[in-house]
Amino acid sequence: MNTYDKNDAKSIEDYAQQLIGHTFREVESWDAPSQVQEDEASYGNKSRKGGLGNLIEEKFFGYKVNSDERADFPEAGVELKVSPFEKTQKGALRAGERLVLTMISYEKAIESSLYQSHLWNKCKLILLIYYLRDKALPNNLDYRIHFAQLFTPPDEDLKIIESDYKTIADKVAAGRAHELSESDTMYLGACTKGATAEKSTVPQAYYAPDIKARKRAFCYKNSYMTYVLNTYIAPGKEEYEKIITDSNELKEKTFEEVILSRINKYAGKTDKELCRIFDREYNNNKAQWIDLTYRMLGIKSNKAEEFAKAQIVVKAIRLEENGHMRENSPLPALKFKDLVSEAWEDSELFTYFDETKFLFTVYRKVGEEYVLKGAQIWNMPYDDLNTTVKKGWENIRNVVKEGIEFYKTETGKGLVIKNNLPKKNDNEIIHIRPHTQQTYYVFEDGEVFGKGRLSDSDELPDGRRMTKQSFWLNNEYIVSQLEDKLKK
DNA sequence: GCATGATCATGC
DNA sequence: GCATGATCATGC
Repeated sequence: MNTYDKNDAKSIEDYAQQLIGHTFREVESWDAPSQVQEDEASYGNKSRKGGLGNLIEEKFFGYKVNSDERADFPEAGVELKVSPFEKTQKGALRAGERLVLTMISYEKAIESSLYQSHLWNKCKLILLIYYLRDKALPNNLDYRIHFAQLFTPPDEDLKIIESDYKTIADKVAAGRAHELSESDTMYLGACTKGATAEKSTVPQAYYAPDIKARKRAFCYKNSYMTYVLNTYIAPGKEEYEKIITDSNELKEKTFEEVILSRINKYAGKTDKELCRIFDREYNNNKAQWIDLTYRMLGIKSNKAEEFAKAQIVVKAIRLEENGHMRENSPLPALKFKDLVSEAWEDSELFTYFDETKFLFTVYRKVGEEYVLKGAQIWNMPYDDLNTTVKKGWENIRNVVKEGIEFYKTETGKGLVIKNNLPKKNDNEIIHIRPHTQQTYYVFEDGEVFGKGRLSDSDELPDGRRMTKQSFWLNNEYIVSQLEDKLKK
């Protein structure tokens, strides 16, 4: 085995590439290149987070793990990260986790700019070691390393990361760390640290000693790392379009300001006029209002690179003439068995709102057409998520856990299956509703009900099946979150 | 008028 | 074939 020059990033990368194709178990059996020889039998322990990273540091690079504010290879300025990826059903890669960079300290003043911060040491040059997480394997040590590559965010991303840093630092410095959420920012996030909220909530000693906040760390978001994987590490055929093609645009305005100004420029036009401007068929169905949003942003497809990296979801909000929003807004599908097995902070629903930003484009009906009012970038306030949504989620989960009761009801259109799940009015923010093509149930006695097929249904914890459901955002809640000027 | 269960339409 | 945005039909 070759060795490496700790002063030279390229040499460290070359050395690391010997890992490619090997499992952690194999690496563990190699001779460490230096003094670290003590046996760490727990590297592969699934409950020990970071075990695999420690193995690489100690058994492969031969240095002792530390929690230094400097980079792991200080002379070369390289930070080592060992992280999992997964393959989606379509074969694209997805980061298994956000990339945690360094803790946010509440004990001392926070550096006001990224380039002067200790974070910069940890995020400017990273040696990414990516392994495939195959949950079918019994032991983490059997996971295999696929990539080992240096990574530095490109300039255009650094502009956004710089602005993300400022957003987080400003909130901390204002004594508002307790209101932080990963979805406050685009690529660089402030993620929670620690096993549970109870154990990991501490006073904001420096800026607001009387107010406790979750421990948090700077991270590159999962969505950002997924993009990095598919673009720099293992380029695939995923095709995204950049909204911002000239990064000089970010010198004077933030990303959000650019987005909003591009859309607001068209405020006052109707959906019909916009369809004409962008040469789109005006047909009032399909995803017309979302398509128009992307056209106003200046891209031809509905795949915006920046939105993928920052996990921004476009939602078209249409208000009726009286200001009411007629329909509720669906969220991604729900899996009952996950719902009952996950803790709140690991749940699909929490994670979705904690990490997702929304771009609302708001229209209001006038006569037969909808007039564009403008746009708003929104993420769910921390309190709403952790009180109201959490409560709604728990109530739904409890019914699913205990076994949903179904009632066949005869209606004018034939039999309909009613249930005892919480209803829309039981929670101010979310509710649960069917969301698929057709109805499909399988009851306890094996009876099948509905015009759909198996794939229209989802298995309940007790083995029965129910028509696929989604969480939905209550229309009134969305309206309540809109800026006044967009509602008038 | 609106909640609820059901379903349509399209693009990937 | 499925996920997701959009919408419908009934009954209270």
